[in-house]
Amino acid sequence: MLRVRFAPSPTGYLHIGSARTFIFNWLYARRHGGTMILRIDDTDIERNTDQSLQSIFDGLNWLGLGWDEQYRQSDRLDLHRNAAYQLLASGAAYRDFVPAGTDEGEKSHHDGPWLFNPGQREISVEESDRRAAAGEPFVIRYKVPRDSSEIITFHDLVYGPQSKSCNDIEDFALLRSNGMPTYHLASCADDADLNISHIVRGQDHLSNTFKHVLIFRALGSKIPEFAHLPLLVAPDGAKLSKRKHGPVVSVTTYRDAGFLPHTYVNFLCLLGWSPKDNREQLTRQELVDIFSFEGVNRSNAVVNFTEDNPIDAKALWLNSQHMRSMPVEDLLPYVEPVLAEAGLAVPYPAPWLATTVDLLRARFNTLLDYPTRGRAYFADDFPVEADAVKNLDKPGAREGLRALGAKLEANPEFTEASVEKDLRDLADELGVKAGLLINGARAALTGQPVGPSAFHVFTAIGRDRAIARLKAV
RNA sequence: GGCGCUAUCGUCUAACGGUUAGGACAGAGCCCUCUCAAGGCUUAAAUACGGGUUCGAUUCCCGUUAGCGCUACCA
Repeated sequence: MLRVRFAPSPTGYLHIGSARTFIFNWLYARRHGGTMILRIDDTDIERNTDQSLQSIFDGLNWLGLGWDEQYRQSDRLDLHRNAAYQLLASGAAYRDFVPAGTDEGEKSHHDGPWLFNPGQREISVEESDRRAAAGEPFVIRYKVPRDSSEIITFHDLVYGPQSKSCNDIEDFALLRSNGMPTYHLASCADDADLNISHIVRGQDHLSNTFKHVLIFRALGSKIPEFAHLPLLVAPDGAKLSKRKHGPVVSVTTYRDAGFLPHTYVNFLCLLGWSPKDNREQLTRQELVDIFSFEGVNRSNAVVNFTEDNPIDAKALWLNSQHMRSMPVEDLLPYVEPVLAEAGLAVPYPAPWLATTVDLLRARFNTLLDYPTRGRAYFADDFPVEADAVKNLDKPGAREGLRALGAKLEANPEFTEASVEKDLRDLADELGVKAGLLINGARAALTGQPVGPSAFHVFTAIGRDRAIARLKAV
């Protein structure tokens, strides 16, 4: 049974790279009928916050992909501690009584890695037990083999065969002196206990995997498959960091910018993975059907953003593509709440919203465009842009538009065709170009110099409102 | 410093020894047109560098350089 997990630690908001890791895990699980597990890795009690936990759930819920099982590491501390003591008992680990932060060998970092605190590995079991019983603080470390220069190997589904000498692996900590497990221990103990079959995570864990192989081995557990993902980096090439790059790396930035959740999923998939057939816009089902680690590349991907524009241009384009191509009835549930939040009501009964959204979406890029650029369709109070005023100020424009208002009022028919005929007839009568009235009408009806074909605007605004706006110029 | 990973247009990427190095976004131009978009067409833009291997390297090997990651009782 294929089982994968996404294991965020609640120390900040859900960031874009984490979101992608979640998505790739989810895709892989769905692709192969496996189980998707959400595990909150909250063993760092110093840095965890409830607010962060909430924002992770907010982000995940917004993506709308869901998961099958959920765990929290802090509920499973006994499991982790038992694992640590199992390793201690089997001789795979030992107590290190050197106080935190005073590791000897810190200074020897220049000529090589720090490997262990001298003398600690050799403390006898009896002495170790006695000092622990006496209350002396200690950390439990993995006793990495030192006698032979053993090579640890594993095969990564993305990066291929990996190997590292034990001479380059330090005696990493398993259990802190405060009794809390470290990430390495908790993660492996849980992965083993939860029968995780594939570990899919960021490439920043590639080097750590050797330690994990060591832990799984000492625990007597089956070693899972690994798939490491290239990192998402900032335009300057640096790892995306919450601290350095601010909220632009948060999932909520795209949500709040009016993106469809699926656009974001689609966009993130294209960062570090390719369907290899030049397709870019893909539905969720298409992604599930074709996702594989074969298509994941090995170099970091740059997320394009600047301080004044946190949104990657390609993501914006992708969003406009999705908005235009999805069934309009599927788009409405996303548009409606955005309108409501802006305090805008839908002015006409049922078919109208679908028709109007369909009219507008060809030139809109985000959901936020509906209440802003599309405000005139939903409300009578809307701003009149300077360039729209220019159209209205053209000689004869205002008079012509008022006359058009009267003419439309006198004609009970109000269709695109009838409005066009009335307008063109009037232009002839007045001896002005039809464009003067057409562009003027758009300006009068929407307050904007640009937008959909004017005659479509008339029917979308509706007879009464259109006439009123024309007469008011 | 040590270890690991990576290197194709500005960005995301395709080409798993033989292509005029392809696509997309962003840029420029043209067409369409009641405006603006959309759409169509065109254009500019890349194999980090140096050695090998080979009849032939973007592709395989080595080195250099650069970037990233790990090197915490963070994850």
